Amino acid sequence: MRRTKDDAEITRRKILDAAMVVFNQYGYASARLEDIAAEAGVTRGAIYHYFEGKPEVYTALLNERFEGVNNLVGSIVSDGGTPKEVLGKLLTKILVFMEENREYRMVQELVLFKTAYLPELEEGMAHKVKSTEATISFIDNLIKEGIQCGEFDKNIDTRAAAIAAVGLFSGVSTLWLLNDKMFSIKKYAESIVDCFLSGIINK
Amino acid sequence: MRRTKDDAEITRRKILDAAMVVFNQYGYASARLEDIAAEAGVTRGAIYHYFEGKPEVYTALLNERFEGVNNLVGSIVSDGGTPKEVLGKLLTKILVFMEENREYRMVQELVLFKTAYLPELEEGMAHKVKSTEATISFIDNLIKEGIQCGEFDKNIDTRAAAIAAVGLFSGVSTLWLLNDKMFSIKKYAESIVDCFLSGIINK
Amino acid sequence: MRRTKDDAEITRRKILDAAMVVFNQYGYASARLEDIAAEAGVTRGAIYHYFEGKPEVYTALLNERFEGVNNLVGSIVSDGGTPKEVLGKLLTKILVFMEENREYRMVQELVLFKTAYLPELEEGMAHKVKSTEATISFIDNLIKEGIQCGEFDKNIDTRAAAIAAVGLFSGVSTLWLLNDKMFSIKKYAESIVDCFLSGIINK
Amino acid sequence: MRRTKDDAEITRRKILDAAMVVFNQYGYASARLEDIAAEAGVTRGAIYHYFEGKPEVYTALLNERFEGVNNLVGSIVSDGGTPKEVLGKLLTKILVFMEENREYRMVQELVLFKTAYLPELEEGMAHKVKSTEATISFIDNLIKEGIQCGEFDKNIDTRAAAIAAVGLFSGVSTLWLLNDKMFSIKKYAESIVDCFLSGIINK
DNA sequence: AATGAATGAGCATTCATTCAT
DNA sequence: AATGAATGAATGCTCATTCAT
Repeated sequence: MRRTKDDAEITRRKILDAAMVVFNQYGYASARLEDIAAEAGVTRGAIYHYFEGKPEVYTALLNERFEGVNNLVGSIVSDGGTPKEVLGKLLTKILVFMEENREYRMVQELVLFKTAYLPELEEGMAHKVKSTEATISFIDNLIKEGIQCGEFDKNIDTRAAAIAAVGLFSGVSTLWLLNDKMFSIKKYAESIVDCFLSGIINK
Repeated sequence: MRRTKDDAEITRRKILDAAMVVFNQYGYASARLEDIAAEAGVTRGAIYHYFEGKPEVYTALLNERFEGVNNLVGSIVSDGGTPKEVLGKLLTKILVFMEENREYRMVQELVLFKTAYLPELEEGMAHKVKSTEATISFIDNLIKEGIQCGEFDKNIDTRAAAIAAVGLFSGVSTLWLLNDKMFSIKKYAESIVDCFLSGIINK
Repeated sequence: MRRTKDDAEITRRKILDAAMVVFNQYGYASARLEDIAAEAGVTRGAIYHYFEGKPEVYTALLNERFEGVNNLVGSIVSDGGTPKEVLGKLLTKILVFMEENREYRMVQELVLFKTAYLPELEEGMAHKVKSTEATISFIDNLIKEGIQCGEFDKNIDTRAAAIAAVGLFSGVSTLWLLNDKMFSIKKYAESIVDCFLSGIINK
Repeated sequence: MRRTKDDAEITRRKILDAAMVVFNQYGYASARLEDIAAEAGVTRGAIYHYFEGKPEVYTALLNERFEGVNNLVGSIVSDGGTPKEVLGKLLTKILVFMEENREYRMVQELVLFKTAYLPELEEGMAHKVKSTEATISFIDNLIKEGIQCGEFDKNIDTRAAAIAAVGLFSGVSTLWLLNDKMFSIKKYAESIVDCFLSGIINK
């Protein structure tokens, strides 16, 4: 039995890792704290020592596991480039990231397929709506910049295009997560994104 | 009190209508048969008289409520037209149908946001994967036809384009269902679909 | 397995009888629904079929088991007599009733010793305070009448005397319930009540 | 940080003070050691440093907080006087003490309303029964002395009178603690006690 | 056709308690 | 002296499901 602060951090991490596994196996609603505890090698009590309850375990898990992409997005944006380049890289690289990064793929599956609306998760849902809106706005602006520098066709409806971009991205992600044997994202990502970009470039 | 076959049919329908409401309110997992019964003005026993159990109520509901779109798709396809016309109509009209048809919108929300993976619904998930694959194949073929008749660019990867089409479609649907205040589908559908089509047309 | 309406009433009664036994054995807080169910020969589910939860079982039990005394009080009052007679009978007969009526004694013990303040029982506590106040008022009036008809000393503070009466009554009850071997109520009731009455009669 | 014996004593006291507050707020059964610790500004571990467990905290609290009345009783008895005087003073002064001494009132409420029978407190209950019996005997003797010196009526049943005295006392206390807005003890104590004493004095 | 009585398995949550540091 | 990590036992409550009527 270990009881130092470092061990505490290790235990917390073990619980979160276990939660990822168990939530993905049974879905959030059917996942039992008991199973998470067993998977983590601790008792249910330990979970309650670190988290308020089941919803909080879920929220903490999401917050942690989304850090990866957030960093990826940050670095792509700060890397710079023309609007078209940035938009293309953003869409392509995150799609590829999903296929290469097991952790990220699992959270996505958890969020998309293994979690349904539940009053106790309401808060998280609201957050998702807001962040989606923010993404659309961000891309809308990117396309506007692209029009100004002559990369994109000035006749397109920038908001519609932004919605199409985000929709395409999330739709394709979902399709692939639904059945990764249907196609390889790594292989198709560029073609798919090109298909979209060539629909808005200045011809 | 006499009970005719019609009465029985009415009760069955009342239960299904109630299920739609309750599943959408609480999500499949948290919805209680008790609530469905109350909403339908009957008791739990009646539900068991018409359905095997909760999963069967859900399945029956989906089967019935998807009939509308299936008919729409059928009529669009049988209406004929060039591949590009058919593809365009298909994507646009279903998007619009979703905004206009309350019932269809509710099933979509139920399926996308209010239902998560559950062993008892496994069968339905498998069905979804298969039907998605069928849709991709169908569009893949449509695009191939379009290339042959010179409507689409012969250099595009038809499968990638089909995936993009389905992904775009489902992604935009999801986006709108997530927050119908974010944008009006009726207004954007054509622009969005055009954005996609102009990415694959023969220039 | 019986499923008629009459059986339902029997089951409800069995649950309440069992609750009386189990609450008295472990105290309200420590009593387990499991034990009540076992004692009643049903499952926990059956309890929830009839009652909202543990507090409601308790409340229902009290309401039912206090009917006996309420009837006794009613009949004593309606029997009539001079104020002194009524007051004397009231105090004496209820004290005796407690020793003779096993059910009533058990509720009293339950309320006095086996139940402590709990937020979930708040409602019941408020009711107790009110009914105590009503009793004091009732006796206050009885004494006032007694003064008018010359039975009681006109110099006494009627409210103080009423409080003394109710206090004496409940205090002695409590004492006896605490240890029925300390004294026999049947034997002492009259002496004790006389001791009080001779303190307020008109000498 | 140096920790002297005084510091230790201070911590112990803080825990006991906190226990008084928390036990009165939630009742013994529902009071959490966690809450007591928080109220005392320490952690649960500290409580276990000073006490064996929850029952021992409770017992220690009672022992300490009853000292006040015990001293009062002692001084009244040693002050001397005729039996009637001593008995009258005893009853009156303790009633008044309850209204004036916040600490004493709180223990009484704790014992009477906030603590129910629990196996772990069995010991304390037995002690209460014994001490009640001792009090009755003490008063019984006091009354016997009063009869011998001609203060009390020689025809009364001394044990019944003693029981009435203790019952009256505890009943009135309980009544007041139940709702201190119902009446002021300070104001009524003498009338109430007089009412009792005039029932047994030698007329 | 429909009711409603009763079951029983399932589970999150609470907390007193232990103990290494 | 005091902390805080972790345990583990305990239990109220929910609900899908069964079935006699």
